[in-house]
Parts: sequence; C-alpha cells; structure tokens
Amino acid sequence: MATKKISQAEENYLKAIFKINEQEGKAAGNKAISQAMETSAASVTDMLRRLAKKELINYESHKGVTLTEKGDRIATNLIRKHRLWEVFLVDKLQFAWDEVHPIAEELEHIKSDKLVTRLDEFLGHPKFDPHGDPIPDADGNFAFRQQVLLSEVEIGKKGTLVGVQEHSKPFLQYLDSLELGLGTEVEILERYSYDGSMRLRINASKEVVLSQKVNQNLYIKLTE
Amino acid sequence: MATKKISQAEENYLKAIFKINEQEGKAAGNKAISQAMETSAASVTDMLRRLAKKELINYESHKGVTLTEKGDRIATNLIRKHRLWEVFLVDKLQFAWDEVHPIAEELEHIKSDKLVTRLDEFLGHPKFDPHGDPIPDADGNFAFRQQVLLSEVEIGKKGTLVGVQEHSKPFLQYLDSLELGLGTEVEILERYSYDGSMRLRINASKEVVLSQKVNQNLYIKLTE
DNA sequence: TACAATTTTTAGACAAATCTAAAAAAAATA
DNA sequence: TATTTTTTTTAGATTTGTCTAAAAATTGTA
Repeated sequence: MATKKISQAEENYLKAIFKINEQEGKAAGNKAISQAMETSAASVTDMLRRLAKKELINYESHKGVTLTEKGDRIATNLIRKHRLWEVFLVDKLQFAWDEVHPIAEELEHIKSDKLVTRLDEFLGHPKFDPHGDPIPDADGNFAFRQQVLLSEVEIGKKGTLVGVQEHSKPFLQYLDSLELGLGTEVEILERYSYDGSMRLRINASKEVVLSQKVNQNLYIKLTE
Repeated sequence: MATKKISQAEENYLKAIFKINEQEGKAAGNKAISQAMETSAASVTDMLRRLAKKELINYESHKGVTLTEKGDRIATNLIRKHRLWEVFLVDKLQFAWDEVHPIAEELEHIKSDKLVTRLDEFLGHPKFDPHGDPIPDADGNFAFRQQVLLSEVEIGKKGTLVGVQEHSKPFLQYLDSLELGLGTEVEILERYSYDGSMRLRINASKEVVLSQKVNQNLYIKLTE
C-alpha cells in the first residue's frame, strides 16, 4: 500500500510526538500531546486513532504513543525542512533568529522533495539552523556536536555559544540585547552559588552577568 | 470588522474568480469556476455563499460573481506571491520553467507580508515571472509591456520572445526542445496561410517551423 | 487496599469543504 | 412563444479536525 496522503494537521501531530519522545525519552501521553498541540484531549484521541490506522504511530489505548518507522521518517523530514527554511530566512532574507519559527512552521509543509534537495544545496548543506539545532540529512541522520550547558561549565574555561535550549522570542531578543549570538566567544569569570548566576567575558571584551535561567538555556562548545 | 481568517480553499477560489474575470472580461459563472477549480457546481455554490458572507465577492444567485475590493486585493497578492516564488525557484534554485507552477501553488499561501517584501528584495524586484507574466507590485499594480502574439507578427519583422500564453508542461518542454525560451530573438521568415504555421530564424542562427497552435501561444516584443 | 486525583476515551456536536442526485432557474432554440 | 438544453441551486451525505461534557481507566496516595 503506497503511502496515503498525510494532512498538515497529521504532520503537526507527528512532529509533536517526535519531540515529546525525544525530550522525555519515552512514549508520549495524550496530555503531553494535547499541550504541545494546544488542543483538547478528545481531539488528540481522535487523531491518534487516525494516525494509528495509517500506521504512522504505535498506539494502544491508555499506553502512550511512539512513531513507527514511517512516522519517524515523516517527522524527521519535517524537522529537516523546518530548519532548512529557517536558515534560508536568516541567511538569505536577513530575518532575525527570533522571527523565523512561525514562518518555517508553514514552509515545512510544502511537499516537494526536489525543492528540499535544491534548497539544501543553495544554502550550502548547512548542518545547524539559526538556533544551533542540528539539521537532519536526507536520510534522517542528525549531526552530533560536543556541547554542554553553560551552567555546567567551570570557571576559567572558554568556549563558543553554539545553541540555545529555549526558543522563545523574549529569550532570543534578550540575548540580542546582550550581543550574545551563535558564535559568540565566552570565558567564564565567576559563578555565584547563591543564585546560580555567572559572570562572563564575551568576545574577549565586555563582561555580562547571566542568571541561572539563562545559563541553563545556552549550549557551549568548549575551546580545546 | 477586522479581516476574518481566509482559508487556502477560499484563497484558491478568489484567484480562480480573478483569472476568469480577467480572461473573459465579465462576471464569472458557476460553471467556469467549477471547471477552473475542478470541483462540482454544488461545491462552488456553497463556497460562493461563504465568500459573499465575508464580503470578498459580489454575488447574487444566478448572476455571476466579481471580486470586491477586498477580494481583489487578496487575489492580486496571491498572484504576486505565486510569481515571486516562481522566480525564486528558477533563478535561485535552478528549477526549469515547466516545473515551478505546482510548487508555487503551495508557496503562495504562506502568510507573511514581511516574507514577501524580503523575497521581492532578494530577487531584485522582478517585474515578470519565468513565463513572462507580470508580477504585481505591493500595491497590486501590474507592469504593462508592449507585446503581440507571434501569430500576428508580419513577415520580415524581428522581435524577442517575452511571454507564453499557455503554461502546460508539454508546451513548455516542446519550446525547450526547440531552444525557444524567454529572451530568444526571432525573425519571421515566412508564413504558410494553408495551416497558419510560420518559419522563423531564432537567435540569428537556426530556423524552426512553428504550427499555428504554437504561434498563438507566444508573445513577442517587436524590435524597434 | 481503597479512595481520590489524574489521564484518557467515548458520546454527541459543529464548521469547513467536498460530493451526488434532484429541483429550479435561465438561456437557447425550434 | 413553447420547449429543450444548460446552468445553478437545493437537499442530503461524507470526511477532517475540532469542541464540551461525561464516563472509564489508570495512577497516586492515605
């Protein structure tokens, strides 16, 4: 049976399930999905039944769901497209990193393998998106990168900001205001155990103090 | 009342109505719309009622429809987006002119004014798409160009191929096989009144004979 | 273990977009 | 003008994706 047509709504559920599986490291419950999708639990149950019938998810009542290989392939490809479009928007159209998510959310549903291939080529086969998230290749393989949360880095160490954990607009704009972006060099000067905040030197010049909340949302690649 | 949300299906109907109004120079009938949309007449009636309720079309039972100003603005913007994306696909991603229509058909529904503005800028504010169709500007104004159908051009005249009337894949591929593309220089050598076919010299070198069916689908800008 | 809290499913509705078949209206023609 | 043909609308269904309220199942806790 050739792969049936998959709607945008279905695609969005697959992506949500993929992310929950990944983040929580286990089968996704109805509740987590309904929160991610901002819909009612009843809608989720309905959709899960549909996805199961199409053999995109492994689903048994009250058990929590995982993606089948087919579902996983679709979800991974959506993430690939989403992230490639984000690179396009930032690199080619000069969008800011806090603006691209909702647009990529629409662009990711455009159905043309050739378009993805050509876009990837046009962008120079990027491995990471504007937030530092890895872009899976055409076979669904994600690039791996040695990285640690800034909050885990010891005093005196140096590194480069390579990714953000949180993607919210306010967070990204706050980083902009501090002139902290991907590629920024950081050196850990001090750590205040009282509230977990840290003092850093960025780009070998100005100093900033970051709260624990911020530290725990920045990924650093340590300088060897 | 702020502009209500407009679905993709609604957008497609508006675009179809716009084109019928333009081509036939009069209100679009149910039948023409149902043919353009490849749906049943009943579906069209339903949709017309919805569009009328949203004040996007002028509609009275059995009268034929035209777009309201609001509807016209939306349709024009869709055409703008469609054609800009086609330019992107051809100029930046090296797609052939016979491949881009269905992809642009999806891309045109992406909702972001900023995206359109930036894309237009990125492409260098093109005035015509890869088929030679004018791209309306942000205010909805279409560029005008002096052009005639090849079938109307007199013997001895020279000109440049600037547009195609038909957009079908087979037609475009046939032109490719003759090495006829936008910008190709043509000189009319002979016209056969028997079947309306014409003999031309293209790019000041090779000769081709085109059937009337082809002549009537090519737009030429005459050389002064 | 038994009760309470939480999660998930079921039941029943609704809106959007579509369909077929039949009825009504408009247009064409004899 | 009367009749036939064509076009358009109505009536009644269907599918997708959603909802609320209530029931059922699972999980947590006293």
